Amino acid sequence: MSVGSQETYELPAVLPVGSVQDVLAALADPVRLEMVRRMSADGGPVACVRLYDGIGKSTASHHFKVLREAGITERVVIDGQVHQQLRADELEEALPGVVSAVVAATG
Amino acid sequence: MSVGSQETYELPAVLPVGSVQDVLAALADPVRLEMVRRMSADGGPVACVRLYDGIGKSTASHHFKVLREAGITERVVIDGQVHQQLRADELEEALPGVVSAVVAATG
DNA sequence: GGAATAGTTCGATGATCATCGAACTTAGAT
DNA sequence: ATCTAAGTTCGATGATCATCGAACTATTCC
Repeated sequence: MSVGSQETYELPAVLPVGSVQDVLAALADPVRLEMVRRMSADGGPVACVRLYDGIGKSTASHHFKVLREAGITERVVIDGQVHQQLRADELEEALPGVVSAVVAATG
Repeated sequence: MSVGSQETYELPAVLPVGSVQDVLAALADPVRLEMVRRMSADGGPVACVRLYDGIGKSTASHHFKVLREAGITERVVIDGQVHQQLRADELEEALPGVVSAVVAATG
């Protein structure tokens, strides 16, 4: 096992939460907003494949990257499987209420 | 005076506040976010020309339209001059906390 | 009425971006 | 070692969208 015997670990390069502008731009896409909703509902790391429907893997991977670069999510590896996790605490600290209000919105 | 002798009135077709998705898409553009920030800071109707810098009138008018169609703003005519006003109350009711958190964000 | 100012609409242009498929990588299973 | 499954990266394509200038509308001022 090339990463040692840990079963769960973050991948490096967790980026700082971006500007409101960056975060809004990331959430403006319906596919990404749905991903964030699912991560928020789960609360913990979610396997990639459970975060989208109806698009290809490469497209999904692109959206993960956008979310990560905005500092909204991070990658966590669990038993060799990549998961995505919402950085809820960091987001609340950097942009209080923004993501939580968006996720809570019904309309 | 073709509209009668009122000095202040809303233009017709005030649209309902759109979905979170619509609102996020509208706020994702830096020019529009700045417009919303200025309207929020003012609190009341703001003359069009005070809401932007560095872009042409036609571009600004396009952005006003996008904001209006998302239900974020409405047009108010004061003494024959068009103003834009943030629909803060309606936004809070439809999407509690979303716009206020975005505007309050410093980063 | 005519001139000037303020906003909107329209068409065209250029840039940005979501999407796909294919190739590559990594990890686990046989 | 081979096979398979999961993610990522890359290039290309198509659509969406911000921007501009010009033409049009409406309103105020002279």
